[in-house]
Amino acid sequence: MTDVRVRIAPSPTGDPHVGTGYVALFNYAYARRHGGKFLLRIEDTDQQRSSRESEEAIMRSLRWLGLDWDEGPDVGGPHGPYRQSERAQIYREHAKMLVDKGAAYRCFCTPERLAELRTHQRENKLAYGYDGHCRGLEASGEADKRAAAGEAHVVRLLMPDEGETVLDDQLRGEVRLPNSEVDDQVLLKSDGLPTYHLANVVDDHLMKISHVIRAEEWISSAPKHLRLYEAFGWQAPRFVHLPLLRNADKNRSKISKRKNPVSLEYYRDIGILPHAMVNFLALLGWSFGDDIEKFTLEQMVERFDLVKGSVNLTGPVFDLEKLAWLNGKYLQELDDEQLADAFVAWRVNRDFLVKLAPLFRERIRKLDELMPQATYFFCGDIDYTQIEAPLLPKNRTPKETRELLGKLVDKLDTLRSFEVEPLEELFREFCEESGWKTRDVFMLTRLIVTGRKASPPLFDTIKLVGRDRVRRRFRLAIEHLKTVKAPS
RNA sequence: GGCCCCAUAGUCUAGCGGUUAGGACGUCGGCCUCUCACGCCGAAAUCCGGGGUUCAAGUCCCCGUGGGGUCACCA
Repeated sequence: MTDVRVRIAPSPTGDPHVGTGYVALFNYAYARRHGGKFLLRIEDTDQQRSSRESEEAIMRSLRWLGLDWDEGPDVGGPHGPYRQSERAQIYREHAKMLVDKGAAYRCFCTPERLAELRTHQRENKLAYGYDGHCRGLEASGEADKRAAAGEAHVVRLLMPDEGETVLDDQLRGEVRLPNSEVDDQVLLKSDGLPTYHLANVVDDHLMKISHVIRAEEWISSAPKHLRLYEAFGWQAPRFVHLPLLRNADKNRSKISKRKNPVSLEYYRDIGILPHAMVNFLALLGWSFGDDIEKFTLEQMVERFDLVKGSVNLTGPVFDLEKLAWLNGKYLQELDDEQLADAFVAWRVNRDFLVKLAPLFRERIRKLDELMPQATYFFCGDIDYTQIEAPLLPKNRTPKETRELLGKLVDKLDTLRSFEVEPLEELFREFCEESGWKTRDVFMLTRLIVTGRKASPPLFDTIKLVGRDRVRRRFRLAIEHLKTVKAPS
């Protein structure tokens, strides 16, 4: 067998996702089990959404989990750079190679035309996808002319219209996908940067990746990737598609922040220990055997493998209750000193108290008043059946309040920086848009975030409680409102 | 909707043709105990449906059904 080299390739476009941790864990375990290498590659080709903060947060979270990589943007390695934005030239050259070979072509269609195409296809219930409008432009020489004239264009993969592509998944066996379902994917965007499809194939090849272990959602685009390997004349790596983590809702949809906390930072913030998190993630789809559920990463590595039947393919529900139970097991085996250290590392520390100090200086007369007042900065979920006032402004129905809150959380999610000023601006703008009184929205928010009618300044409070817990509390409050009857 | 993936209790799973279908979370009951928690004991609860193959099917095959994913100049 060739040397095992696997990678986790997160896109730094948001919070460090539990799904990233999950896939990283299985990649890591596979690499370690087979004495191979585990790499981290940052897929930051979406200039609009990628950020350096997100990249750093992802690295921090993966390290927190103990999933160290052998090669990556920060540690270097023989196949760098490991950040795709720094490899733009490589992709451009490879895109050109494909065009020269006739495996790809330049496309000058405007976004407007593509939008029209889509509407037309939807309205007439036609198959979706690009219609190949620019396919003939290379042969006629028109593509050269228009490109030379500076006309904006992308590079598309020329996908066969007929036949099928066979994906030999290491866990699932042969998956046959009709080529007619796959359209001419954009490989190089008009900004000159590649899409995932091109970048991932080029990098996996150049970085000598032996096994692409990724989530199930990629199965349907695998033919594009396989076609690319073929067009380049490269040997494709083995593919392993892991199941998708699910929400605990009725439908079991793929895990999403609207329904379930997804940020690894959230779990760290509510005091989940990294070993417990890793252990729990491993339990989703994989089992240690011998009816043993609690094990270390090292023990997992000894037994882990990716062959048919070794991983369950049903999308597992991310069960917070079981996570909490497991975490409790880990906490129990700490001695007094270690447990004290855990408290300190978590939140009972000087750094956090320094942040608390300005909020409570004027609100306490004796030091002993701090803790009773500041409970909501330390706790996770709030029980809305036990709070000081109902979550219902005067003359508002539970239904309209729920809808309002739903819009508020969505808007909150668009906020890049969770700082006091932007928060206040966002809330005031929101009140303006919705027509609700600021006092109602602010009090509602205060009750949701703190469970109290009185708190330090709202936006300072929101900031310090943090995005993930705030979102979670809003979601719980919305759920709670479903059980509230309108006062008659 | 097309294509693809998946299917053991509410949840996570064991099972790899013959088992009283095992374990864990959660739930319920009991024990322990100053309370709570831990711990211990116990209970209820599962093979999606229908056809095959076979002496024998949760296990293999097919068809349904259900759920999910995907159909972007996002990954």
